[in-house]
Amino acid sequence: MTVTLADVAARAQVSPATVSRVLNGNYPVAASTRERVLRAVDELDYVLNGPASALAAATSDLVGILVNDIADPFFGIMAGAIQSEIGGGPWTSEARGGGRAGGERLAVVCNTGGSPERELTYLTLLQRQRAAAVVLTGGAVETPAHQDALAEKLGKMAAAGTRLVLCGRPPVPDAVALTFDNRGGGQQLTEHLIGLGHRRLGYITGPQERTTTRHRLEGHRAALAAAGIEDDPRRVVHGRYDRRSGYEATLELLRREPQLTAVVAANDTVALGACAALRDAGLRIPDDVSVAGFDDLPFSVDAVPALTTVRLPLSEAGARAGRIAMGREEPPPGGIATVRGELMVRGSTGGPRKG
Amino acid sequence: MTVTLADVAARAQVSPATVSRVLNGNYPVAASTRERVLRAVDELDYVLNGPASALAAATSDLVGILVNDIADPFFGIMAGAIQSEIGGGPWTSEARGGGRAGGERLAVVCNTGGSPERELTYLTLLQRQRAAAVVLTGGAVETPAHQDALAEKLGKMAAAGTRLVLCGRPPVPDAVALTFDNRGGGQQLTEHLIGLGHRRLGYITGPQERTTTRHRLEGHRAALAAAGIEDDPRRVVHGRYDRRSGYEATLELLRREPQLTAVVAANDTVALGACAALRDAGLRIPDDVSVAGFDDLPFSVDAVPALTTVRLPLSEAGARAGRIAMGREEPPPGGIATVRGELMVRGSTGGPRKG
DNA sequence: CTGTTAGCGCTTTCAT
DNA sequence: ATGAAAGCGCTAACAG
Repeated sequence: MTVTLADVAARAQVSPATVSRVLNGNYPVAASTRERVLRAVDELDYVLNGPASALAAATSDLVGILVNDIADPFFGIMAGAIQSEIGGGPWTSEARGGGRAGGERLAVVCNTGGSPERELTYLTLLQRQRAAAVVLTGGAVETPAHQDALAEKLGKMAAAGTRLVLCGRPPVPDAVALTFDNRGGGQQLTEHLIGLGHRRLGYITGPQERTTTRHRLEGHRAALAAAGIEDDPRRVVHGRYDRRSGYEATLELLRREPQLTAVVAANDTVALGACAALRDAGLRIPDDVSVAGFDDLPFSVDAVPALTTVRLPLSEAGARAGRIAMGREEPPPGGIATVRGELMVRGSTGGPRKG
Repeated sequence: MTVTLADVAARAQVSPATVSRVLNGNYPVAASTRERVLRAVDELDYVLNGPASALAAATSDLVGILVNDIADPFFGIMAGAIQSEIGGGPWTSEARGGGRAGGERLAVVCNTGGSPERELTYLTLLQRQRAAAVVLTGGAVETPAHQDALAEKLGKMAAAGTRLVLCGRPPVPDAVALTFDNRGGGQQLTEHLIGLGHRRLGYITGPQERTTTRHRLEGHRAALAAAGIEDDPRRVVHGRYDRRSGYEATLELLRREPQLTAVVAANDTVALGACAALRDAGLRIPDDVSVAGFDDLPFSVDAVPALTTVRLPLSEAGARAGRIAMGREEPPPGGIATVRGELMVRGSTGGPRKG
């Protein structure tokens, strides 16, 4: 019923081996032969059998991308950039027939929802598929048990030849890491606020036990310490990386200390929720309270007032991770590179109100 | 080097077939035997070979999801909902060993960037992988050549047993379709504006030749016609589905007709750009000009003023598409269901200014 | 309930 | 430059 490589071979009057070589373009084949084969492929409307090919070659065209939340542009932007780099490549031009889908890699985007278990599950699934490479994005969960399990799993995958790249994650053995300087960014942001004269700053964190959350908060605290401002635990509320969390946490912060003059949010989405809460509480931004975010997602510049934040080069970092995963770019020296953010000062921050 | 099913069989002192049956849980196996097998799997740290399994069974665990832009939450939300439904399922509970990744389907999210060619390429790739199902999201491109090519490709995939579901797309043969009522939503929105007293409305479209773009615009025009308002082509500017397009198109609209009292955007992202342009032009929203979007993405409620828009149940529709793709929910009668939007009236629309 | 026997469709030495 | 042949690791009849 379905057309196989053997059918193509028969039609082109060559051996299956030759057809395979034409399709893979990894071996010299006479131009005339190749043409004959390609014609047969077309006429028969042949489509390569991926699983069979992967089985025989012991490697597949799949590249895994792990994200915490696919509905969040933070991850969507990185995933898109990674994906754009895994297609194309050395084999891109001609080569690989079977329905004019030349040498493309297929991105398998896995939505972990931030769950360590799902992260492991997806890695196993990817391992099953003999994925050529896997890019892990976003912060890591710091539970020791999970870290061990993850390290073990990654070690096995690396040993099996899967290329591993971390994008926006702290380094782990066996993988190339492109780390975001969350600590430095968080520090810059708070320094900016302190420079404006703020002394009573509230902070809304992301989910607990994630490196991203911890590092951004550490940066914030470092800035406070450097300015000699007491680090009052009541000024920190723990939340999630969503709008609602920002809204509720802001209300809580205000309840605890109505005199707050600035709110620093774990990311832009949270900051948006914070803005909404402040407005609903009748407070003006930045006249009464300044607000700052993190990431500089596309919508942040359109907030009113536009959000002061730390811009992370998500797209560039994702593209680079993708190229490294495909072996098209050299990994950074030592396998680790730190990607810095850039402070974007906009309308949502200003001097503190008097009183 | 790598552990195979045969190794597990040897260790558990059973035949490979039995191991396969335990792993797939699709055939009765004595409890004691199963346990022995599972133990061997664990001890050997065995990981199923996906490609080999797919080859032998002539079907894989992969489910394709085609999106126009993975960085756009419109698609991210649908993709996330689809994905959440394709894991789990009848086989979910126990079954399928090989590293505790029981019976999961892997979502292959393909980012077409709105390109018809890439759409076809990805379908071929998915066909190669013998994907169990494919969900196509977002509007279709209406070029006749592409439509034919797509129909042909989908026909072949359907014939090969791949389940096809469209989510937010107009119906095509061989596939179950969950269509958004873009025309009705567009009409409601413009009716709302007309009801407020607006007579000079600008419209910013999405990309040309896409069904979503056309339908929303048709709804807009139907509302104008019903109210006896002339459909001045100068009041329609064609753009893309992004913020910048909304910004520029709005400026162009204002240049053409400074007396405009309302701007209807193809979607929320475009509307955000429109708001920015209006503000930069020194116009107040909605006092001077009303603005309306479409989709009701999460950030829309946080716009200032909050955006009037048409809410599309993206998450629900995606989840349903996912279940249908997995055969866990009956397709709608006739294979087609229309999903309606809901008008969300918020602060960005109000009565027109005098003069 | 379990074992035996054939392949699934492709890639890859090894010849020629 | 091309062909022949031997699997890759698993599933699915078919027996028993």
